[in-house]
Amino acid sequence: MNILLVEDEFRVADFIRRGLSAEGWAVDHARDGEDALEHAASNSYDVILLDLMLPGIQGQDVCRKLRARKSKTPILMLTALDSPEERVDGLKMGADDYITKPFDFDELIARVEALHRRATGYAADAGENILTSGSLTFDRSSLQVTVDGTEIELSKKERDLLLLFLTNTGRVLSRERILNSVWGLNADPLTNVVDVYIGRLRRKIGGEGKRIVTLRNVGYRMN
Amino acid sequence: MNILLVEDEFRVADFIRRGLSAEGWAVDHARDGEDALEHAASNSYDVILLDLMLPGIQGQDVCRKLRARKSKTPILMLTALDSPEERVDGLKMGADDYITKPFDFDELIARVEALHRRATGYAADAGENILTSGSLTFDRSSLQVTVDGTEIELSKKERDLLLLFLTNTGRVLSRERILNSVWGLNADPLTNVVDVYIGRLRRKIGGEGKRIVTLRNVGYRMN
DNA sequence: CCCACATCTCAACCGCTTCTGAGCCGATCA
DNA sequence: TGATCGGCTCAGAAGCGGTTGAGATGTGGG
Repeated sequence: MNILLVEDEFRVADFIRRGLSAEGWAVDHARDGEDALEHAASNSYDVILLDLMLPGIQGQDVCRKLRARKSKTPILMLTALDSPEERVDGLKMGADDYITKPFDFDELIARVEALHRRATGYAADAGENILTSGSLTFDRSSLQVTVDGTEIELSKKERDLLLLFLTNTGRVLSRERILNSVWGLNADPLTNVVDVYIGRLRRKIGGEGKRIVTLRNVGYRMN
Repeated sequence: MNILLVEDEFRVADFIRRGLSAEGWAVDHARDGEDALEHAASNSYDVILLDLMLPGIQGQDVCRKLRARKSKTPILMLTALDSPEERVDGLKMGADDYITKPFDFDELIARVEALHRRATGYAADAGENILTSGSLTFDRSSLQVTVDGTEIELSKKERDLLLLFLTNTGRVLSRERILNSVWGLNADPLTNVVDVYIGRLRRKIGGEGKRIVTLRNVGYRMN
């Protein structure tokens, strides 16, 4: 979860840095193109967030040089110019995605994480190591799950599913989201595995199915 | 919240349709380019989700023709080809954003909503996540509704309807407007579903029907 | 090679949601 | 006062969506 932020305007940089670090990212900050290239050379980042308008070396050049060095780190471009030509140029230089200023912070986070996910293919969250919901506990490091104090056995998929719910308690999750998160991006969209596994999980965690509620035509929610 | 989905593969289309509708979108589906152009000509959508690989007219052409007609509807391209050239072409043709298949469903939703927000210029999600009106509360993330502190059960349509009223409190909503927003653009205009569902909703949220007032020959209003 | 377990598909079942159509009631107006 | 129009409600039909069990397939250990 390391990110390199390349941005010359101090205020903007600080704003982004705070937001990212609140989301659990370790942020390195580079003020200009040269600085950025040095950082990138000596460290390994998960994502690079690159402003196009920079003093000295231009953002596009940074991008091209990184790619010339065979760096595969995903690059998200920040640009103030909302013309198709700018976007097109950036993508040609090897950026993976772009976002225009002024941007919605949620969107920025979403794109950063999407890039990271796409690159690593797996979503690791830095946070609490023991999740609970009512009388249910889930230890992320040992992967042990207990209900009312007694341990229960779950298969991998069942665990993944439970984990997804526990990190989204109170929120409604559509089947599509669940399928994407647990079974991956190219799962057969017509399958009903989700339903089947919800059933199995409910049986194992008890609570007469009240722990995970069905919202007809929408999805499921854990309380 | 109307969206036009242009996708030839039935399975994929169905998958996306379900997911979007779980998020509260009314989805119209077009199977090919011509179909898409017809739909777009006769209806007004908030967003168009356009697959590039289509039988007959190519996705890029659909895009270009829409723009030639001065349509300003935001277009999100769906492409299976992850090459920069493809993306670049799409953007040149006037698309506003792209996403590559296979895609992460969360990301799709995030982009659709980002486009919608950018186009309407108003932050639907950025603000409060809990809507209230008198002693009634509606939690947008858990979809729980309470009246005087006690939770009530609503079906999906009832919820969609309530949400529409809550985001338009004090404003008069015509039957046509309601039908379009909740039941989608090609709902039978002669139906009386709206009346029926207003009735059901009134019964469930209590208040002797004073919460939603009828304006004869005009429509309804929530206070 | 065999067995146990995990995963996934399929089909049957059940109930709820949704929608229709008809009849009712109250407003409005002649 | 009676006719008409708009809105409301009820009951019922249709079918979709969710659940479940049985079985096929895959996988890893002994």
